[in-house]
Order: sequence, then C-alpha cells, then structure tokens
Amino acid sequence: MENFPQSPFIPVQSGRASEDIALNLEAAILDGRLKPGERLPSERDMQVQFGTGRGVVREAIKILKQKGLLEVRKGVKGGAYVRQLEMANVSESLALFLKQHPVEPEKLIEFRESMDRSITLLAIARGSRDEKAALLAEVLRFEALMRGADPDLVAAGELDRTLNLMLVRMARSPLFEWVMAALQMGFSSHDHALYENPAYRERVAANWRETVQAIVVSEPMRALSCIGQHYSLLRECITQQHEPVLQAALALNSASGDRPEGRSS
Amino acid sequence: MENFPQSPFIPVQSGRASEDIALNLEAAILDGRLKPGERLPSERDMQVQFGTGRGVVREAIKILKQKGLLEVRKGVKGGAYVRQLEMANVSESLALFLKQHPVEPEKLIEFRESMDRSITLLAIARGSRDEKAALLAEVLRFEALMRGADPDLVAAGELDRTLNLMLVRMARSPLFEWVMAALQMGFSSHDHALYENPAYRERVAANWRETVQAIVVSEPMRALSCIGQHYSLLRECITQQHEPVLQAALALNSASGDRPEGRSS
DNA sequence: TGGCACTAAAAGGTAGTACCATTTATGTTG
DNA sequence: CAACATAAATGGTACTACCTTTTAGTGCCA
Repeated sequence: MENFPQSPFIPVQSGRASEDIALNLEAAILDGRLKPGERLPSERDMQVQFGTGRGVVREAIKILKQKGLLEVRKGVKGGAYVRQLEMANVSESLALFLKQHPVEPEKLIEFRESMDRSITLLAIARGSRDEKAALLAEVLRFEALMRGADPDLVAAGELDRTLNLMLVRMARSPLFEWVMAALQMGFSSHDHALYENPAYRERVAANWRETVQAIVVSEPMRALSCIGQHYSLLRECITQQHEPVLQAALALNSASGDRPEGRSS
Repeated sequence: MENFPQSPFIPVQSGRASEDIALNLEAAILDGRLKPGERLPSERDMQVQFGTGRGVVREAIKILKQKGLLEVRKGVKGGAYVRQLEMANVSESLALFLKQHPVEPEKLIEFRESMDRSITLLAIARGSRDEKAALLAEVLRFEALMRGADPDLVAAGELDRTLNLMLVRMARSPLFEWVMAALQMGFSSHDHALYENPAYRERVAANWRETVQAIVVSEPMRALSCIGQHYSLLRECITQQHEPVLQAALALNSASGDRPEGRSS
C-alpha cells in the first residue's frame, strides 16, 4: 500500500511554480470557490495575478486539464472552464496502470465474479419492476442476436455491456458501478473471446437469460448459480484459448499453498 | 457508462502540439520503447527532434508527469525519467473524484463488506500458515492496544490498516488489493469514528480477533459471521454519530422501491 | 428588412531568446 | 588528499512577438 504521506510538508522549493498554481486552483475548485461551468481568468490575466510568466500559468492549466478538472477552449469567450470530474478520468488512470501491471485472466475473472454476485443480489433486492422488465427485454434481444448464424460481434459486445450496466444500476450503488466501469476495458477482451467462439455463444446467451429470469422472479440462489455457470464457461473458454500450458495451471489452481506472488510497486 | 470511444479518430487539429507529443511519448512508454528508469532527451533536444518550441515540449512533459509516467529532475544528469506507475496515482485520481461525488456512508460500507467477504474467503484458502500466524500475532497486539485506558488512535488506525493489508495480501489477488488501497481514504474517516468511541473500541477489537481466529483455523462461515458483526457495529456507530435523521433513513433502508437515484456522468 | 461578408477583438497556441537555479563533474589549490 | 571553486548540462522562469480560432459586431447589398 503506497502509504499516502498525507503531504505533511509541502514539497517546498525546487522548480514548482506551476505545480503551486495548479494546487492553488485545484483547492479553489475542490472547496467550491470555483464551481463547475465557471470560467477562470485568461492566461494573461492570471499571469499578472500570480505575478509570474505566462508559460507557468499554461503548465498549471495543462496539469489540471489532464486531471480532468478543467476544459480549455480557444477564441474569445474561450479560456479554462471548471469541469465536473467524470468516472472516465479515473478509468483512464486505472487503464494506464493495468497496462503496466498486467493481471492474470484468472485474477480478473475471480474479482469480477465476486463483484457480480454482490451486484446481482443487490439488483434483485433494489431493482424496480420496470427495470427488471427492461432487463428481460434486453436479454431476450441479446439471445436472439446470438442465435443468428453470423451474429454481429460488435453489437453483441455493446449489448453485453448494456446488460451489465442495467444490472449494476439496479444495484443502486455508485461504487459498484464505478468499479465495474473502471475495469470494463480489462473485461472486454475476454468477453470478446467468449462471443467469438461459436461453441460458447449460445450457451452464454442462454445463461444470461436464465440469470435475468432468476433476477426477475427474485430467486437469488438461482441467479447466483447461473453466475457461477457463466464464469465457469468463461474460464473454460479462456483456458482453451491459451494452450494447454494454462490448462495445467488451472488444474493446479485449487492446490493452494505458500506461493509468494510478485508484488506491485 | 462513459462509453470509452476507443479514440477511433485522433482529435486532429485545434491547438494540441503538446498533447500530440505527450501521446507520442506515452505510446512509446506503454509499448516498451521507453523502459522505466530510462531518460528522455533533454527538453532542448526534443525541441529540435519534434521541430517545435520548448514550451510545447515542457507542457507535454508536465502532462505525463501528472499522469505519473515521468519523473523530472533538474541539473546535469537531470531530465525526464520514465517511471513505473504506482497505485497511488490511481488512488489519487479516485480520491479527487470522490471529493466531487460524495458517497453515502451506507454505500461505502456495503461495498466494503462485499469485498471483505470475498477477500476473507480467499485469504482462508490461500494464506500460508506463516501469514496466518503473523496475522494472529498482529491482531492480538491490536486488541491489547485497544484494551488500554487511553489507546493511541493514530497507532490504532495504523494497525487496522496493516491488518487489512495483510489480509488482502493473503487473498493473492492484486485487484482486490488495489481496489482496497484506492478506497482506503474513503474508509478511514469512518473507521476512525469507530475507534474514537470507547463504547465500540473493545468490541471491534474483539471482533477482529475472532475473525482472524476463524481464518486461522479455516472456518469460513464463522469468519463471515464475524465480518457481518463488524459491519453491523460500524453501521450502528455511524448512524449514532449522524443524529436521528440518518437513523430514520437506515430504518427505511430495507423498504426498497423505484427510487431513481442521481447519476454520475 | 434580412442575410451575408468582412472586420475587429479576445482568447489560447507556438516560437524563440535570454537568463536564473540546481546539480554533477572536474579541476585547482592549500 | 581534501576542501573548495569552477564549468557545463539541464530544468525553471520571464518576456516578447506572432499565429490561429472563435465570437461578436458592423455594415453593405439585395
């Protein structure tokens, strides 16, 4: 755990005027002195307000723009506008991290399965009747699509994501929603594999339908069972893809032990 | 869901030389053409290599520095060095987001409880005997500390985080580890409340010990039961803190319905 | 009067230069 | 040999000039 130092000392000195200004503005935004939609002074104005060169101001703005806190427009009426942060900013950050720290598919799957179970239970308990009906309608469309001879895989992926989204929305938990959104890219590659393979397509679609049906009639145990099946299929498909080497690994998977694993950081 | 556009079109034109260069360098880093620890050319060199002004190069570097991909040092042998991304970067990004999008304590608790259950099951299955012994030793220290008349709350928080860290490490799942780390700051405030209140201190410590004991002897059901107790205590403590208003809200909590909730976006 | 074209002004974007500050290596001197 | 001084590389800052984009006028012409 990176042990956030809470910044007891401000890093002081060094070259940082731009970071300083950035933090300054960031603070102003976070405690509401600058509200979303508001416009900051022009670079040339800030340049004099901060008593500094324009380049420094520009760098500060670039930093906050990168963080997703500012949006910059050119022309008259242009300038830096305060923005609401979007989950996409966090997702992007995480995606970058995951590119440098690849995760074994099995780890991804087991994490997602855990999330999925909780989400499903919440969705059953909290989803409205309308939402459940809509979910069912969507999954039927999905199944129909997958039954076709040569299904549109792009549309399939789209629909699959929509289904997941509807489900997580029904759970009424922004945290689950955000975490799922943030990890989406990590998932999609595997899911794609699942739909590319004709041997799995229909089974997965049917499984989705069964899951949703269980949700609609509020049978949590049956829903969980379906989810187990889903991830069982996914594991099977993934390991088939990745040559026998990984299959052996999977077989050994239950024989746990003291394996110390590579740590991050 | 922000529906990551996969950037099918590069945003083309507009003012972007710096973003361009930044993306350029980022790509080079991500596909390994630039490895962590390596040094980029000096700003003045890149200025000519990219056929642009130095300010643009500096802005690009600032962007990547903000992303956590670069580290910049001054002086001879200074320059921009490629860095391994750390989870702290993602956590920071998420923390920022959470400041703009506060989450109800109950949502945080229910998410954490879900994670905790999975982590515990994994830890029981995968933790080594040594790890379990170490965990037990630590939790005994913790309980001893909490039994004291005037326990050091800072140390307590520290120990609590250590325990959680040890537990999640035993789960052998970087994803769980990262998500817990990323949400740590969100947790800590509530946990602190739990330890500040003398009425809960000892009970929570005892509950921690029971949980660990269940883990050590590999009794998952008992461990889960303990976890339920833990979060039950936490909920009780939080709602007591937040005046009767929230208590009423909690009481209503099980009566679900069609409440459409504020979306993020 | 309505619409279209041109212009002006306000912003951000880029280029370039000069100089400051920091860090490291190297050389010089007691 | 060690302490100190100096030089060189490199990021940090300031300033200035000019380009490009965007918006708002402004005025001409049909």
